[in-house]
Amino acid sequence: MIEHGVKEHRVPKQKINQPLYAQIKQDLMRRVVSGEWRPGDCLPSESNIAVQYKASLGTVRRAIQELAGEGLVNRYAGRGTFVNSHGGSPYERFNFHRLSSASGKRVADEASDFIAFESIQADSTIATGLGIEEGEPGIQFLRLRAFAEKPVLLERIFFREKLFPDIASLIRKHRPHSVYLLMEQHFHILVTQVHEKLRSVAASELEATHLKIPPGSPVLHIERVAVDMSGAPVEWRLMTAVTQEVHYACSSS
Amino acid sequence: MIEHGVKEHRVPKQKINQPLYAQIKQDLMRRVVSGEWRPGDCLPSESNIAVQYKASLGTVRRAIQELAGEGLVNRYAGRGTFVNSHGGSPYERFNFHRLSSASGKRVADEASDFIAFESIQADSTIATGLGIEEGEPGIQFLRLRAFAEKPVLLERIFFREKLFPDIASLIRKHRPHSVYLLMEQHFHILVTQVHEKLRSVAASELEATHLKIPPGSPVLHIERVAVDMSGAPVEWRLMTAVTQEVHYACSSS
DNA sequence: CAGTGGTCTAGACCACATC
DNA sequence: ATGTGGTCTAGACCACTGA
Repeated sequence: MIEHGVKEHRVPKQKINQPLYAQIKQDLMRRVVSGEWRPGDCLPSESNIAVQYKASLGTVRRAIQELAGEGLVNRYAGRGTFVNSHGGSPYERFNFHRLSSASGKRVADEASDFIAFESIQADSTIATGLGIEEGEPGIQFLRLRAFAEKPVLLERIFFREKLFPDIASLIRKHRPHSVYLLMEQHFHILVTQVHEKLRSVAASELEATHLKIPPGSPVLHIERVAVDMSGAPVEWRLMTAVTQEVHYACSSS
Repeated sequence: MIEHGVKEHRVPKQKINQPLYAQIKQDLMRRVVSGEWRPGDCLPSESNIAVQYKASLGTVRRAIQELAGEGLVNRYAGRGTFVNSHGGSPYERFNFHRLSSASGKRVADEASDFIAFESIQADSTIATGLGIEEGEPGIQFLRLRAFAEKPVLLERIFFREKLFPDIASLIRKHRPHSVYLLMEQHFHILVTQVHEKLRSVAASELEATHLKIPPGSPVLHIERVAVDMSGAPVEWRLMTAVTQEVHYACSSS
């Protein structure tokens, strides 16, 4: 049993005329962002939260259900409501990797290797993607992922120095399998959304070398901007994939 | 005011142990598919439906809310609940086209042109995608879409003869801008979901010719399986895109 | 004005997980 | 046995629409 103080929570100054469930949802979000509950933590029970906000169970349920629908929390009957995370078991964590083989094996589950680090300044593409000034200092990593013992994915990842000071040494030290888990644990930044733009282009010399393909071969460019729970863009990366054995999958309704 | 007979509706044979709201949702879907309410029509009010199924308002609300969440219907306070349509206003119709320019203009809004028709049999790729027997007879269309007066998208679309008899003459006659609208209006089949697999490949001779690019240029292959509201795959298509001016956009959370 | 969906409440019973 | 979320009910009041 997890203990929760039952302090009163008033919904703070906010857009008025918002329905109560939306205000509660916003405030719960705020409390997650503030670190009151960390990724992986269990939230208080519905009834507890209902008491905190002096609202009915149904109203609180709706607020939490919407958070669950947006992937911010996971709910389990009999156990509780948990803040989503990039750690955790495969079935209860964020998953933004859409590259997989025909048989369904995901590229992200395979071995990865950081192969280069470099201090650079944001070029116009990166600056536009992140909504920052061109020339802002940052660090760029190259990472290579293999599948079926062949290199299939080269990633060029850019972090703002301002948001992630000294991330280079952290990565050197931990060689993290998941960059977003590292952000979560060391910088209290929870990536909840990614926006990707895909193009088919001819492989550059650099890409061709790392991916062991002829220069000029068609490769898939996936330009990603990762966004944290407050909606701020926090990471830019360009992925270059060889789509012989694997493909990018996307469903919409 | 729209008249609705208040016949009793029992939830038909179905997966048992499903919650009541899910069963009602399924049955409402079935009734939409059956043509009882056509795209653009107004559904009976919540209270009317609650009486039909002998369920409470809240339960019926949830069923309808979920249908609305999936885009099958649109709800308006004070007016009613309406069956969605691919022919509705741009803001309230399904949109599965993820190709757009940097400025946000969508390729699907531009001119399209059917350029070839052919009776063929499903090859292994198509058969696998649609879950049918290899060799099943069907019709294949080629369509070309332009953007900024340059050809950017070639589509090869396969219909099963069995599901869409004589669709060739319909397309010849209407030259529809939206194939899914035609399915809806002439076959009572509503596409609610598409699954896409993306690869970067070298353009074939045929693709190069139509897209006015050198053979072997990198192009984006988008293999799509469209699924109707009952979950059955109803269309297979392969889109070939030149991603110079446009890109494929995908967000996930 | 009557009818619609949108919000909110207060209760009930259940299946499930954990101790 | 206790507490969790999941379902379901039966009401209330509101804002909005359209005739």
